[in-house]
Amino acid sequence: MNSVLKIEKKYADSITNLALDTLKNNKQALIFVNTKRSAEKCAEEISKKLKQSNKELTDLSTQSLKAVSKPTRQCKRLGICLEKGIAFHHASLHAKQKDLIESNFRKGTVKIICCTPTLAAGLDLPAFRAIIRDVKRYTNRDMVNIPVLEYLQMSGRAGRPNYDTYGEAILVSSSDGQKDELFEKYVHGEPEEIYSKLAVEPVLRTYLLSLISTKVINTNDQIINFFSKTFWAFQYKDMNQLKITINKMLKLLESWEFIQFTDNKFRATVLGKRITELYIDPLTANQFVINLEKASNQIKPIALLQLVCNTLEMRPLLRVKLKEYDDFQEEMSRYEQYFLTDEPSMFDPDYDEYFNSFKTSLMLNEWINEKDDDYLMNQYDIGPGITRMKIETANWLLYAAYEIARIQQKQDILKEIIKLKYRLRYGVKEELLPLLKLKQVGRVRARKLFRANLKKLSDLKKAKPELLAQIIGSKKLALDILDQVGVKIETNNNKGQLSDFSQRKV
DNA sequence: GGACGGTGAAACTTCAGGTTGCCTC
DNA sequence: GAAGTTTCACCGTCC
Repeated sequence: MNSVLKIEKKYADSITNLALDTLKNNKQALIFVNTKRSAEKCAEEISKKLKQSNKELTDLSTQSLKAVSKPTRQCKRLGICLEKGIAFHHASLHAKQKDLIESNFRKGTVKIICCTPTLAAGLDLPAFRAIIRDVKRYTNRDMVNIPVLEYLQMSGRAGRPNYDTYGEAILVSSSDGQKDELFEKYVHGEPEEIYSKLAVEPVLRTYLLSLISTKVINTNDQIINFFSKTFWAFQYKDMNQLKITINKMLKLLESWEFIQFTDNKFRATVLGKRITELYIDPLTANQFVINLEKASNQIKPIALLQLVCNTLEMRPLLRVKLKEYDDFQEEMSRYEQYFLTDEPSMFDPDYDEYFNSFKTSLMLNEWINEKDDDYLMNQYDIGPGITRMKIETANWLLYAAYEIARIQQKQDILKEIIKLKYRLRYGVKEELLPLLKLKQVGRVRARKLFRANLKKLSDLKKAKPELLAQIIGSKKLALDILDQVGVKIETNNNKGQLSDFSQRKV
């Protein structure tokens, strides 16, 4: 189309004007920005300009606040935006909130989503307009233009097959000069070549070990032959360089005792085989092997957490911010006596990441001491979505650590790892673990029961149904819990008062 | 005269993302 | 590189 789109310039901010224009035409838009903060701000600005709200939106807003037990400032901000049918969307949101926003955008309740690239790929969430505000993004100390591929991903969200005959992808420039540049680079530009990632050492060592332990390739010739047929080799053509890298990785795997070379064949050791099954980076596995060797049954949760946080799999780690530096330094000096890993020197380039791994493990440590999302956001500047992601990864790594410790016959720490895994999954102190066997009981309800002196399942068996219902805040749930511990209750009628409970011995 | 509050400019700080992977007190 | 946040100087008002 060659026609020029006329947009009313009611406000100074062109994004807001575009959003309002979209709404005026009764259409929907996705607005892509380059930071989480911008996404929130952008949504907020647009929603401020809108007055109308309806019950559907108010309900939606309330629902979004219920995603976590104590709403964070991020949740509240989202709630305010949703009241106007506007949302922001990025990785820090709780999965429930993301689902809510996505499904309500599909339904048409939510009209505008300001988002980071989360919504660019993978998800099928088309809109009439895809508005791309930022084409620059910060990547390790530099602002760089995003790849054309990514621009295409974002603009590809425009146009809903079943609703519109066409869509509009709008790339916003900040000046006339930039306009031509953007047009050349993105609109007329060719997407980048795709490059093989196999040459990256963590990837290469993972696949080498995997191929050897599944016996796909075992001899030197087979190995070279296999890799010479990969896209990597096709792309770089330099088989000599390839051989050097492969040999380096083989030596490494051998020195870590994940593979052995006998009778002209590479074979995976028991440990190596399990590491492949666990799908962790052999480097991580080796760190676990070395450090778990030092562990005793006196090991502290923070030590295990720090061990798993100090891996490539956990990246990106929480960053220690400038302001926090001294505080975390002090905090770390309190805990480092328990650590299994060796602390690099302060002048070592690895020190920052080590420090970050400590911050991350401290966050997880707070989680297992029942700190809520609101607290974690204020203290660590981390949203529910990221928290859950880190918990899940840490949990997987802890399982890997468990398996390695098992093979190492470190019986004394196995129990500690299992306990920690459980605590991590539910975000509870050790004392609540017995109660978590119950379905429908998580960290919040378990804590309520514990406070009421119902600390074990046997305590629950003796609990008065009325009291239990009061503690848990639901009669139905109280009955369900009693049923789970083997106490059958009959009610006189379903709508009855709590006093309608009658207990029957079983 | 001093406490307080509002304002705005300058200084400072920070910055996207589930590729997956396990199923266990 | 730029948006967002914090800091700080400045000014007016009130008691």
